[in-house]
Amino acid sequence: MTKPPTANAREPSTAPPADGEYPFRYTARLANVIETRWQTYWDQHHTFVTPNPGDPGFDSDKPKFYCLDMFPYPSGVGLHVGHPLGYIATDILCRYKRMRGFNVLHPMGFDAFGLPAEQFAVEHGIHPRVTTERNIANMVRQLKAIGLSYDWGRCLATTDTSYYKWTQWVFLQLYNSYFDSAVNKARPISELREKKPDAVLAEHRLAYMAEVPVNWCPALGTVLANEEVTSEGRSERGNHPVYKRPLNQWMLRITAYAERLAEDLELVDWPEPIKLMQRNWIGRSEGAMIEFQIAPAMPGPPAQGPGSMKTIPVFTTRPDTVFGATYMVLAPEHPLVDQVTTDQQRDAVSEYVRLAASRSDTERQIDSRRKTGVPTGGDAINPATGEHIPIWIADYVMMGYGTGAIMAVPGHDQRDFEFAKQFGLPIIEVVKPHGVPTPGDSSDQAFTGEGTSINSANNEVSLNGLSTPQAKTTVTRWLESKGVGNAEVRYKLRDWLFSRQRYWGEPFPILHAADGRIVALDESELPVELPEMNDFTPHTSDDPDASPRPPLSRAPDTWKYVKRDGGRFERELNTMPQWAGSCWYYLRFCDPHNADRFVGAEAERYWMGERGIDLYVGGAEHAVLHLLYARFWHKVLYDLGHVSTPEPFGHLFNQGYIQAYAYTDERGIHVDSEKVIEQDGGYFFEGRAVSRSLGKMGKSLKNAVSPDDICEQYGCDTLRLYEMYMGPLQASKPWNPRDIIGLHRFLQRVWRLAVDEQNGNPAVRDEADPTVESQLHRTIARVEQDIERQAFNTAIAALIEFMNIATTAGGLTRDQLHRFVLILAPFAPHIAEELWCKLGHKESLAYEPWPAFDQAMLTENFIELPVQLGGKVRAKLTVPADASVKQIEAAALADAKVTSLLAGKTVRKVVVVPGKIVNIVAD
RNA sequence: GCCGGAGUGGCGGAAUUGGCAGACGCGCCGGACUCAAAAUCCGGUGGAGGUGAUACUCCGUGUGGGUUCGACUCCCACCUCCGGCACCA
Repeated sequence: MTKPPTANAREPSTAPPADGEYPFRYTARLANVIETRWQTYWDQHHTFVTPNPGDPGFDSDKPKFYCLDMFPYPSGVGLHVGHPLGYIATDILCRYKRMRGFNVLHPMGFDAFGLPAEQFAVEHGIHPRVTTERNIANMVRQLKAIGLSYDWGRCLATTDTSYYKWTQWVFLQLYNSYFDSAVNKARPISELREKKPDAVLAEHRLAYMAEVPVNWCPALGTVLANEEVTSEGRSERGNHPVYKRPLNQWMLRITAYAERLAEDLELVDWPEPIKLMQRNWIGRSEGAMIEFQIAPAMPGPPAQGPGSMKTIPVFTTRPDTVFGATYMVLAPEHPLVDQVTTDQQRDAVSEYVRLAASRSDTERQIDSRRKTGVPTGGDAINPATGEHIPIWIADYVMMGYGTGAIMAVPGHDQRDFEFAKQFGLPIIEVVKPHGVPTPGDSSDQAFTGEGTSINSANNEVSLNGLSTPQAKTTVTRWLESKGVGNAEVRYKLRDWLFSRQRYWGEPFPILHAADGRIVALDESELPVELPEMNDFTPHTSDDPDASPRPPLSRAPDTWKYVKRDGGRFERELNTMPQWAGSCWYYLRFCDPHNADRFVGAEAERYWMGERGIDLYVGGAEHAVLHLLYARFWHKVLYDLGHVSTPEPFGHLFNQGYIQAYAYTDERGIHVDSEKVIEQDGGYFFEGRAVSRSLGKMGKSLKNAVSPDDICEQYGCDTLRLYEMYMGPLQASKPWNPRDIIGLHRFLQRVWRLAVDEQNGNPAVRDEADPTVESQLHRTIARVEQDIERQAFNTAIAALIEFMNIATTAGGLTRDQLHRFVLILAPFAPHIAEELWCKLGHKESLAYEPWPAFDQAMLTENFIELPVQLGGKVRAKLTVPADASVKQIEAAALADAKVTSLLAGKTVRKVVVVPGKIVNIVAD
């Protein structure tokens, strides 16, 4: 990528800004001068360049702190004030950690492949690389203007050839590995090679090509991952219709890792709701596989030979209800449908299959409650009861989960129940709820809970009287002994569809031979660079059956075809999805310029430490997509010995959104918020009334606010403070420009307290005020505590409170100002550096030790205790801080106000909580 | 439908373990400075009653119950908003 531009440093003017009688007042103008000065200083002095182990200046005695922001997509419109919310928070933490003596790794980069740049290229004929680089340069400028202390020397973009070379390398690792279920980890495919023929290898590789039903979006001209399709069956990007159709595509075998991805969530410190979302997505369920024999079509001898005994395996989480299975259902796409269908039913069945195939997922969703289906005419044999049960096909059974077939237990499954009611199929009760004997006659509900088995016995096994868990194990053991079933764990998670029909993505390091063989490139042949092209148009269409033609099919032949060993090979024409680059960028940050390895081993070991990244901050929208994919890649790399931790993100923190008012006109179309005016309690856009709502800030709601404007109006220190002061980092909160002024005033007061507004010289007093001194200790303690628990809003409140006290007391001594400037610095680094400089320091304060506080200064000699009578505060008591419970009780009962209120009453109980409260119960 | 998260003044929010609800900021009201305004500084500000101003009283953390000497905080039921999943066998 482009190197970050050298600071846009207009030379700060040496003359003070003229502002009437206060030439040195902290105004937006002065703030901007100070900010530019220090941003330039940090750049020129490489203040935040972080040495790696082995580099000069690296101190191995310091503990490490790897703090990462989810990197942004370099959009053409640049940042809005919602983006830097998390960045400012991590910046505060990093600045604080540096002062606490940590080696801080705090990098930033860009997730720069993806659709918008490509679409822009299609519309304007500008190469995506050009717009991407331009957008990155602009966003780097914006980020620097907020004073974020990134090590810009480590900046990378996923579109850099030197980066995606290694993305391709990771892909080769996946391609050249298989999952060894015996040891539950990935191993090199070469270890399997001795035992298996080539064709079989493909079935084991972690990256493989397969003809699978995929989500095909003709309007985007590409396929999409399950995760990129909404529940309405439309594309998450652009909201276009998506169709299921079989296509030969690249897949990653993430399902092999389902168990570890779920279990290892135990190892990480993440918000519980996010862990839960991942667990739900992986969707582990315990149950059993049960084989149902297909009953012979003709009466007579059951089997014509050993091979004709066909069975249909089903997966169930309730094997204990097998005695209640009164029919079976196959998904319409099930391969055995043909075989079980009788001649009488053949027409009806093929008609239904045709209908089901033509219905898009969208349609299937809309009337998801109404059950449809047809009998195949065939029967299966319930292995528990030995009875013949009819086999139906219905679209409420999905081919993609389990085996695509179910045993239907209408007595204890709501869907089966509804289906049975509709088609008059028998319903047998085999589980009784605990306690009351079947409350009423549950005529519209199946009992799906746990209870006691009934009506469940044959000659060999009886579940009657057993509780559901006992019944499950008993019946599973019996099925196993008969060889018709076994306990099994299934996951909802599907393999990851990994190819896209786009130009602006990583090319696969893969060749196709004329005979269909797949050949992976050697590591030494990387990178496979994107070919130069002028036309990036994907082949889009309204026709769901149109075949995909990726843009790379129009690449020059010199790129497309490769000669090798006398044969002609065609390059893979699909590209990788946008998720690929973000799956491992945090590793590259550890060692971004390494030309020989994806990351140097020593750098990886040091920065990723024992639990991986120490703090990873980003939005909750990546809960299942990015975070799951990245964990999967990381585990593969871990298994192959390339990284040293089982999990990449030891500690995750989700910041909330910044919301903003959005306005819609009478047609419901969003109008530009900036042009809306408030009048007489209503809101108007170009004279027309519009209605107001609150929504996530962004382009789509036309309510974005640029940080550039706020920096210009108040300075970026004010912006930083405001964003942190709005509320807790994890909460979503509305952007309210009216409130910003408060933080600007605070900085103005800080400045005025420390600097003579007439001549710009430091203004300090000689004698320390004892109240101010103890308050300063208290403030240091509070700020420290609040930063550690990421409560930046209350940390700033503590700073403001101190400032108010110091102002009232008439100022600070030089020594007090020193300490105050240091604790202010993480939040408002520019003004802090300027004041530090004015106090006579020649160097940046970035690595100054954090000021200490004296615990003794925090405790008062006397404290005021509230006295409650019957739970209401009626009096205040001043007692020595170390007073005993007895002394406090005596003092409370002796209090004049208390005795007068207690007159005529009997004291029943006195609760004394030292340091907190006294509560007297009397009647 | 299921699973999460959240509901506190006019607004954003605070209350770290069950212990003085409303810190801090905005806004608003009053005052100082000013010819005047802006900026700045000082004071007030949950609601209702009450007083000459004090004092004082009652109500108050979405709703209704409960546990407790004491509940914004814990438990049960419900309402609203936000996010996720959705025929997953």
